[in-house]
Amino acid sequence: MIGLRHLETLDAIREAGSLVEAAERLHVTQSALSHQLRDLEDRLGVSLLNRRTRPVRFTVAGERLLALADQVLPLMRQGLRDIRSLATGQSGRLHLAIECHACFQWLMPALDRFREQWPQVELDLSAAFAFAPQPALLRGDLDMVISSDPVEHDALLWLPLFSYELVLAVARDSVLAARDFIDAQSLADQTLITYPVERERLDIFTAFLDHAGVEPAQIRRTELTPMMIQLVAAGRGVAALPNWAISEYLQHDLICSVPLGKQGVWRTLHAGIRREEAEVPFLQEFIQTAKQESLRGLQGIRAAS
Amino acid sequence: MIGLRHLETLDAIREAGSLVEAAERLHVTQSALSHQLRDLEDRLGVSLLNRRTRPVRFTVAGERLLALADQVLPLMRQGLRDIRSLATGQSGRLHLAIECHACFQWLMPALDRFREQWPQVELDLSAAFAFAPQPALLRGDLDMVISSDPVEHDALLWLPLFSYELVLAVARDSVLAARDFIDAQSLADQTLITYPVERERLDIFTAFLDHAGVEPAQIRRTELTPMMIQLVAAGRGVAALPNWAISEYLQHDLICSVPLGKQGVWRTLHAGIRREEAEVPFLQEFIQTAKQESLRGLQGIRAAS
DNA sequence: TCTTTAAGATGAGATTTTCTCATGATAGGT
DNA sequence: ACCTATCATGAGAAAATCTCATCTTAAAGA
Repeated sequence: MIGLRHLETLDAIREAGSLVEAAERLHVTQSALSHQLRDLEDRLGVSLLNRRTRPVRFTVAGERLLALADQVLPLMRQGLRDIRSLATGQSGRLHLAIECHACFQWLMPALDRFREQWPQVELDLSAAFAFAPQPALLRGDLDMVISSDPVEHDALLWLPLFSYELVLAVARDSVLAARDFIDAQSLADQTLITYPVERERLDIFTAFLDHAGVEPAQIRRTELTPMMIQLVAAGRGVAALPNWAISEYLQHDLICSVPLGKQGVWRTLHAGIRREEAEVPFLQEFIQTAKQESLRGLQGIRAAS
Repeated sequence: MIGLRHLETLDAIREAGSLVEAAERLHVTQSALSHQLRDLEDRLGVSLLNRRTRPVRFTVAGERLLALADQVLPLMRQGLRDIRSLATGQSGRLHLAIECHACFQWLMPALDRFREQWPQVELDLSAAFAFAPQPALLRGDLDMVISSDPVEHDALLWLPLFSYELVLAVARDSVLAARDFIDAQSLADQTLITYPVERERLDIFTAFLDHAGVEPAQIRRTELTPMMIQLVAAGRGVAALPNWAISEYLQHDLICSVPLGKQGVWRTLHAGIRREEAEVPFLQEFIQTAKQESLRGLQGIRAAS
């Protein structure tokens, strides 16, 4: 019935004072404006402006439409600017989920640095312990998933961040502390301290114990890595943790770490995003930042070992 | 680039939850919406919504456009309503100009009644003593002119309101008071009291004295009809006024009135409007109201005579 | 797991809208 | 009274938008 084109035309006519001049500004012919205006007037059933004066004079109805233009056009322009900003990846949303508890340790500094560099990006972090992150990523609830168990999918892209070794944290005075590596059997009489998530999500089971059909003597759960360390240090149990997650404690000689099995258990953390967003600048940037941050952690480990 | 159609489509999709349902509501095919959406996404360079979920999920960019729709669409709808109201003549503007001083007398009650009946119409009154009202009417500054000197014009419509007699108001004890009528010569030794406007706008000259080539001995000017009456009653001069303008004073025997010339000087008041607005309801209504109001004045005269 | 079903995507062609070109009409300035 | 600049108009071209028919795919049911 009445479109933005009409509002823009009326606005231009007001600024220009005549159809001819307005047509030039809008890069169309005077004829186009004349037709357009006449069609609009016919459909609305009102005269919008008196073309016989110089500059042209708007009727009451014309003034009303100009007021409408003054309200609507700036809103549209701002909306379009925002969309462009989103499209070019200058602003946007990064809803992030992590599947591993320990990741907070290297993630937090990375997030801080990212926030500084991309203040326009709405950042949100959730722990994906209680739900499956892949479907959420696919449907757009999430924009990135940090996981060591990437599930391949056509619409997803999994980018490796870094590899790490899952090691067993043991008390310094434990009999296990002296071993070059630990076999599964050795855990049969130990208390294992884990994060409180399903067993299927714990690498110590899926990548080590289940293979050998071994079950620890007891399982204790806690959410907090520092508390885990305290329990281990006190000889109340052992915990399987990423090497970078405990490097700090190793340096302070609070605990010892021993590889799991002769080859050790190695895992790789991946960042998963939707393939369609592969080119979004701030996503690429974030992954770079995350890699750098994890590198610092690894350097710490080298220094410690 | 981005039109109202798109905003309406997105809004409908949000309400409906799917393209198919939204297409039904908008009375187009699902295909149309699919094409429309894809074109928009291509042009903007962003995905707007994820069609694979039920209901569909909007991306950040999509949400931004929906927010825009929520701002813009209500404004457009209200604007359209206002225009319709203007188009059907339920609201509008009546900028009125009168060319005769005395007209205020019958116009004021008419305006009061009109204001009650058409509160939506913006009413404005100006006295057209210092400018030419016809051009202002043509160019849209005015919407109606009350004049006893209608100038015919293709784009204008002059509707007669009522006829009146221009009479000479004289003191009761004046020698002129006894006359059946007054000839031009009789004014040669009189003081004539007029409104302070150009001589060409005074009927007493153009329609009576100029004919006979007579000039009054003296001319006095005043803006206010009651003051004119007081001066006349005090024998300080005579004044040419419409019969209805002085009926009240005649009834109270403050002054006398005498016809100008044997046939009297008769004039007809007209309401002039733009021909294109001939059908505007509140203009027709106003003219009706004005006629009725003037009729009351004439009844007063009959009662007085 | 295999159907079934409903939704969305796509290409071609029809329809509608909007524009340009060429020309006519008109008002204001000289 | 004649220019000159402005707006109007009709016909046809160009562009945008829609429909129809058909395909692909995801999710629900057997």
